[in-house]
Amino acid sequence: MQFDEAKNKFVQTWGALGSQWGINKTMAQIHALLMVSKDPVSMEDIMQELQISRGNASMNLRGLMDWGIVYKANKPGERREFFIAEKDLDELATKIAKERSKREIKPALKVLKEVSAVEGDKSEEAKHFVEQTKKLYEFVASADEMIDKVTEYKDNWLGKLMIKIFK
Amino acid sequence: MQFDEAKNKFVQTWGALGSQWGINKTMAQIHALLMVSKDPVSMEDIMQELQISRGNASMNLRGLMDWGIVYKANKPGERREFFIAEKDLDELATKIAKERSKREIKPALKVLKEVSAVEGDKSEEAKHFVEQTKKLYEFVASADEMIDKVTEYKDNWLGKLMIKIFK
DNA sequence: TTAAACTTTCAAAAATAATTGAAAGTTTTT
DNA sequence: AAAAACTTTCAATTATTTTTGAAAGTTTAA
Repeated sequence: MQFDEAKNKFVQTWGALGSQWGINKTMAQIHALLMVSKDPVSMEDIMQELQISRGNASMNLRGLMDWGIVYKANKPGERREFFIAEKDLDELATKIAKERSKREIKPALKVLKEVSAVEGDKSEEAKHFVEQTKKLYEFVASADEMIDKVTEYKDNWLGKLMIKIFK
Repeated sequence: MQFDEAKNKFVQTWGALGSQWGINKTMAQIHALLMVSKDPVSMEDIMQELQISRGNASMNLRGLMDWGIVYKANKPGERREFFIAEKDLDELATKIAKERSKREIKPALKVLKEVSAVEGDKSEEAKHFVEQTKKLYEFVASADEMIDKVTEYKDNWLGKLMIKIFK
């Protein structure tokens, strides 16, 4: 396979994957592009390579920066802004995990706690509801906590260790 | 909070969460509803509670069954079909992890392997591309493997152990 | 075997999400 | 301080996804 073809395939695949994970296609494609680019990339280049509008590029770059996985990079002597992706994969995983926890898991936990506190109703239905939502709360909370701990260890020794243990 | 209100809030929240995770809202809502229902639920009831059409209910139930997290249940003496959700959370997590691995991670790994094998081009750009995609392959493969191992242990002793260790 | 009870399918419609592009906003240069 | 170089915003448009509902399909009961 040729370089250009491979690069394109990678960007496309990463984009398609993104949309299955609640990240929009263009955002994932931009991220993919930056991940495999050696040097900082300008907005112009991104528009060009992905054939998207200026507005689209701008908004999705902003989104990626909000996730903390893409940064602005200034090239000396250049007026325009360039962009680079977080390329350290452990760091990338940590950021994504932290951000998803903050945006999605924590709010969900709040709701689970609320609804599992339903009072008064002593029907079987209500009892079962409380039981299930409590279990769910415990489960999600401990999963969240585990992810937190694991991602703290940036050098990934834990992952390597576990794979050894369970092989 | 009253039972009905709580139940509704739970279903809504779970639905909204689902759509951030690439699962559609209705599918997640049906799942939520079944999760907290003591007894098997008929399609009629689902349509009624979620105010959705028959076709919609049918298709999304099928989707949930494809994921292996909802089953048909026949009530004796009843003609129609009823549905129940997998309620064991470790089992649920295992199924979801396995299915996502199969549907998303494995195909992505295949592409990563392909594109990282780009040949011939000895430009700096191409070298960097190969390096990054190889790293990505390793990372994703080991994450996938780890998830596999962890989900094998259904009793969750591992999670509990880790939380103890890292507290 | 026919009717009744129920489920699935799928083309069309509706709802939602992403994208564009030009105007407004910024920052830098002259 | 005006122009130039660039970025952001957002209303309108376009694309995608979801939903509907009625027809076709299936299974059970009479």
